[in-house]
Amino acid sequence: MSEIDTRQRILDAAESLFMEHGFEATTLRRITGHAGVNLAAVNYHFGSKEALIQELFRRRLTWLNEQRLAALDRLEADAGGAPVKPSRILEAFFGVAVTMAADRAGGGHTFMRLLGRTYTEPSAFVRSFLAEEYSEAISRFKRALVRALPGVPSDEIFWRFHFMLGAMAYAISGADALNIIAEKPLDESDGGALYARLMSFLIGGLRAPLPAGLSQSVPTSPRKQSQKSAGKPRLVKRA
Amino acid sequence: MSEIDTRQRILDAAESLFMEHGFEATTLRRITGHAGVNLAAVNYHFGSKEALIQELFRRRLTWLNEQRLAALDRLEADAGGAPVKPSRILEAFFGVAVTMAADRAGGGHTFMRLLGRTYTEPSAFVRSFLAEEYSEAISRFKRALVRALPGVPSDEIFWRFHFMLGAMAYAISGADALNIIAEKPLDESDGGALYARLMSFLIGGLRAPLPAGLSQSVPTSPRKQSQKSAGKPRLVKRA
DNA sequence: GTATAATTAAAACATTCGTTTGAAACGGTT
DNA sequence: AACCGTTTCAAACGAATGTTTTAATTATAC
Repeated sequence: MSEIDTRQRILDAAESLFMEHGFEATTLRRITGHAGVNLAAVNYHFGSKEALIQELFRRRLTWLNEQRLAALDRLEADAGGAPVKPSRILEAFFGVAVTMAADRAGGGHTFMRLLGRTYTEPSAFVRSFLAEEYSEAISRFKRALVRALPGVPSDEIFWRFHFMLGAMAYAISGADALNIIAEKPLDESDGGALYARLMSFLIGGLRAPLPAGLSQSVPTSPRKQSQKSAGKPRLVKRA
Repeated sequence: MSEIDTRQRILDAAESLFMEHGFEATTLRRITGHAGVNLAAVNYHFGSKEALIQELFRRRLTWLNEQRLAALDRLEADAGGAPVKPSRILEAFFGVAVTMAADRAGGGHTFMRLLGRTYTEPSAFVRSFLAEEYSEAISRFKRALVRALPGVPSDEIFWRFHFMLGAMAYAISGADALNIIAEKPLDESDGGALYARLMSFLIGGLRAPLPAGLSQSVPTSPRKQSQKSAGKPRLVKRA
């Protein structure tokens, strides 16, 4: 087995196992077992589990954000100095992601679900890695949106961009979590339909009227939980 | 130290540590150390780490969804048979959540961030637990939305509800993940402002025009990553 | 005050993890 | 064929984890 094959098989196996069970719960033994390679191969080819994770994201994320920036470049070139339509900007950013998420055979689907979940990943090194990988694309798209929406405060645009990212991430990665909740599972087989649905939702949200009184307060004040373990001490069975 | 105190201190410590480092990376030793109790206390009072996690969610989630349902009950009673305004329904569902998230002193803020991240938690037992805890509230709010939006296909409503949940979860829990990305950190100190911003975004998305052609396809086809490790095998330093 | 149950405490348990080791197998070059 | 760097392999390492055990301590009831 050639070196590149081994690397690839490890990455592919890790991708789907991380997606299924998370980073910590996925052991190197399961990864290498699933990939059909020796346990030591991970440390040999990547150096550590952490480095494996980074390489796993790098190999897809770099491409993804390059596509996004290229699409934005094309839009701005076509517009010739004039601001680009907001819906076009969103299509460039989210369309590429949904496209990748629709690619089930090549693993893009798995990766995008993993990525969506990783946005809220607590571990520091993943977060800082994502931050670096995303910084250029995010800032350029923000700038484009600010230009495209004169009159809208840029803070508001940032927040809405934040909301949109969340909606997309959940649409892709949280699908089965919420399918359990839903009595009738949502059909996510048609990537095109998801794209159309998400896009009109996002554009609706982006173009929503600005909140009237920004200092308007939240309905009522919250209470701490009501400890219910009434009297009876919760006994744990012993052997 | 009374039993109830020990339980409470464990739960509180676990909540903030789980939020900070995730479930797997948070050890019982850190939890009990942070709570100032003995290591064995967790297994004595809760039975297992898994059961601790479930109790942690139960104590807040039950109250949260009761509040949501009570708010919906009031709305429907006030409407007297007529459909409730969609924006009102959203306020009932998301307002309670944002309210809880604004409660920093009582731990509601920490919990809501943890909850948001947990929607995409891979581990099976957490998912099935959440599903059960949410099922009533979700189905009742869905029904209310379907009534409130005649003419809109219920599938579309379900999807948008899904999107909205994602936007809210990220607004609350993914905040610092995206703050790293953002060059200027978003100010989330004002819970009321967040609420107003989120609400107008959500209502805008919910009321957006329906996607024109639902079978419309995604822009271009995706490519697998471009393996960049040109020739040079990546050597790992050995001792 | 004494008996009885509930809780805390310290120590050890078995397992599992990521990583390292040193030798064997492989591939290409001369 | 003999060499040499690369890759694979089985085995082991030390550390850390959730859990259990047994004894000491505290609270509660009679």
